[in-house]
Amino acid sequence: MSTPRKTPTMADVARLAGVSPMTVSRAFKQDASVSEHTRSAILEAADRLGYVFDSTASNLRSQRTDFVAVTIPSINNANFADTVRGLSEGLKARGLQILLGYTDYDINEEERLIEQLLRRRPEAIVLTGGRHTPRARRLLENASIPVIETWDLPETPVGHVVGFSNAAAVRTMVDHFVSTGIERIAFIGGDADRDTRGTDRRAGFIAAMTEHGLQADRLIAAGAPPISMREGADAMGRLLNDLPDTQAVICVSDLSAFGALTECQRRGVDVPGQISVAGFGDYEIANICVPSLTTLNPFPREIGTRAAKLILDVLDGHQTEPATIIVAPELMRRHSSR
Amino acid sequence: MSTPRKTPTMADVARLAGVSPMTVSRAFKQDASVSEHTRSAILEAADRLGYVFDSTASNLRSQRTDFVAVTIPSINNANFADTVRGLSEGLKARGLQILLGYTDYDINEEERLIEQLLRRRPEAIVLTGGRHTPRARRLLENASIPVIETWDLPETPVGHVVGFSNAAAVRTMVDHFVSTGIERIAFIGGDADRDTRGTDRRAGFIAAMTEHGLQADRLIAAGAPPISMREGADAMGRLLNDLPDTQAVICVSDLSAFGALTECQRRGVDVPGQISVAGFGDYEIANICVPSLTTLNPFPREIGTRAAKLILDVLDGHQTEPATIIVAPELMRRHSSR
DNA sequence: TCCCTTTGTGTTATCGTTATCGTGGTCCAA
DNA sequence: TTGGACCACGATAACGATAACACAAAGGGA
Repeated sequence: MSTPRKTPTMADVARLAGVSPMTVSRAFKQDASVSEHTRSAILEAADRLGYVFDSTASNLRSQRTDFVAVTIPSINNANFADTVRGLSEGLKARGLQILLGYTDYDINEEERLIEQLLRRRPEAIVLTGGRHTPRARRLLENASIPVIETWDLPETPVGHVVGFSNAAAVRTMVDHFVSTGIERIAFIGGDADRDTRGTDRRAGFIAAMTEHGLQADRLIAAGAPPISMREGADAMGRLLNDLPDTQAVICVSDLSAFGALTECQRRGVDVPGQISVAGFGDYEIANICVPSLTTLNPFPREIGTRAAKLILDVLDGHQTEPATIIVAPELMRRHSSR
Repeated sequence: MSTPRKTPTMADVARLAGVSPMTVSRAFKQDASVSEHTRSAILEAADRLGYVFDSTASNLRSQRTDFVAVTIPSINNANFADTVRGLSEGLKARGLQILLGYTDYDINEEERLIEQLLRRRPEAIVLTGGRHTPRARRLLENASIPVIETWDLPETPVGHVVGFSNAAAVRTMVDHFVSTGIERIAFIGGDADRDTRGTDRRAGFIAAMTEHGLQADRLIAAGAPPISMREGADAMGRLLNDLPDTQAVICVSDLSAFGALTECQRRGVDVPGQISVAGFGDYEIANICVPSLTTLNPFPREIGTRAAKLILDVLDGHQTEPATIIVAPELMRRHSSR
């Protein structure tokens, strides 16, 4: 019925409360020196007008945005969700928010996303993974804000690192199997060259097998990363058909490992009696499915909290050199392996 | 070594390219009228300086942010992730980005989040759920931007709606069981009063049972929503102990249903021979676990794409009245029920 | 009592981009 | 030849908040 009235500004609130806009501004910060009396009058005026603080203006003038940009491969992944949760809790105390973007496991998409995020002038940026396009790298280097790479251990980091070597992690799993006398081990993963962590895990598998003097030729490519439960199941089907003497299979993630497990169930193949199955990530499903899944726990939340602490240290000037913090995954022995 | 040089601005780029800042601004839009020659000179200058567009200034001046705020309960849920994906693809064509926040299934957290998001002046806001705190409602009503509630069918919507009745959906499942002659049906959900969709599903269960003249007293509360696989398993354990004559159990989500299923496996209880199990959501696991899970598919991606289209229609002025679009869930009969 | 600190508030001038208006030049139909 | 439409670009003034500085009044220690 009325014309779409302009959203009220601080000036409107100031007029109604009988103070200057500057005082309104101060009243909206928690620490500012405004008398209780004035502040409550201002807040009441703001409430009456339905005033909502405009952070676009605030950000421009103060040259601070109070948020940290975070890129994750997918918004539907319990591991990355836990890392974000750890980050978010660690940053909350300092009033830092998280601006989240997802890359769909694609470094070209990541490049676009990084540019979008940097345009919004975050205080720091947290990346999942340590491999980027050359342009993305340049953008990050020029940004003059703290850059944290996580879930990886890049050879030449852009800035700080909180993560682990995906290759070394899989080596742990291979060593475990070999130590129990298993030698014919397969690896189920996605097609190479997209999900860089998956590719690193495959490389780690091959390197570890080779070092043990074993054949690293049981490699099943199961489609574009991230591979699904269904793709894990299909891959297991092919493995059982083509290489039935395989004693153990390491899957690139718990989700595909669970799919593989169900394929065994459908075919009446006993796990771990006939074949052992292992995953990666220690998702909830690994602990509850029957049989439960042997896997690697990468401590995703820990990665988030350590990254958050690092960001605060850097912003406070307590940390000036690039840091590399290693959070090593831990082997979780369960019932899907002997 | 050098002092942390100020980030270059359009003025710096303009100087280097020998044009006015206004022309630089135009060169960075796609449709603007700038000669090819000038534009390439500007882009080269920008590249040389490592210039990154500052959207905080742009947003303030143009009074447009080109993003849509979206709240979801959790960043680790395949259903909501699919809705976000649908939204994101539908909005991408118009150059609209998504600003994502999560509420942890808590309407008080939602209130805080809504305020944070509105401060950034989004072009529209998409909410998961139709129940909000009074203050959140007021904020949304004052915001004078399109508001879309999803995954619900509120009695008095704030604005537009793209969703379904959670109560009616569960009724579909009850009807299904009753039509196959099953009468002693249980419901496993979270503690009431937090996850509003879960609460609605429980209410729908009770209403449907009552209408069929059946007892709706087999209600298992399994902890704070969202309930996990483990909590679903524990709840199933209690159900099997306390009410062993139960013929079917409806779980508030596929994840708890899967947990319940594994508990049956651990106890040697045959599904669906001794008891039928149903979930909600049609997550991938429902289709691949053994036995596969009977569930309701809420078409999460469809919710996202419909919401995106609605937003564009409203922003274009093609849709002026509040719309209610119903995307009805579909029963997926699988092997966990007879 | 005097001076110095603290507290509460106002004034002014921006932050970096772009809406708006203006201008000189080109092209073409009447 | 001329008038108008169009193109490529520049000058100016905001958008709404706050950093920086200023200042009056109150409080406190010597």
